[in-house]
Amino acid sequence: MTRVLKRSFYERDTVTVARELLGRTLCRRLDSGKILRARIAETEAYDGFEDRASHAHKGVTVRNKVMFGAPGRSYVYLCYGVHWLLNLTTREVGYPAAVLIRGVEGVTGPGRLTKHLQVDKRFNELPLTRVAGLWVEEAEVVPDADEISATPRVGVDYAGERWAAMPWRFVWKASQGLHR
DNA sequence: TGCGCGATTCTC
DNA sequence: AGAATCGCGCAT
Repeated sequence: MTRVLKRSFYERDTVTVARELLGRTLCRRLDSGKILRARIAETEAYDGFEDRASHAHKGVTVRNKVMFGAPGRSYVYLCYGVHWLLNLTTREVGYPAAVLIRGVEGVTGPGRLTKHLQVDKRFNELPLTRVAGLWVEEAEVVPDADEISATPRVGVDYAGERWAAMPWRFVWKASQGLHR
């Protein structure tokens, strides 16, 4: 039987969680009852107070407060006034961190992904459970280390040399269907 | 109360 | 290369 990743999975080192989410299945139950499932193929870690690429680096705000809260919740925000971006919170309460889901099998791009799964601000701050309609399931097979590539994060040049260069983007190379 | 800007994507 | 499009964050 499928197993839903629980809070303890997320209440760990953010970079580790970002890497280990690859291959796991992102699930969304629509209002119609239909369930969409897609294996996670691309993630990025945003971790702590010092990470200048993270929304949290200047402290708590209305937008980013979810990052400071409980692990295993969704952090959804509007990017460029156009796209909803989905993050999963990590680490203990009080420590700001989250993993951005950048792509799943068949759907590349954080904005395209939320459109496909019909995720928007209604999901902000919800726990990742079946009841909430958005959750992640354990994988039968997870990628081997040599199937994962780590690169700098996308679109964070504003963060300065050190943080922009941090290899916190993870891509599952073996995943098929990373297409537009 | 106002203003500038993005963890993007699509079209030209 | 440029537009779309708007909530947020910070200054005023």
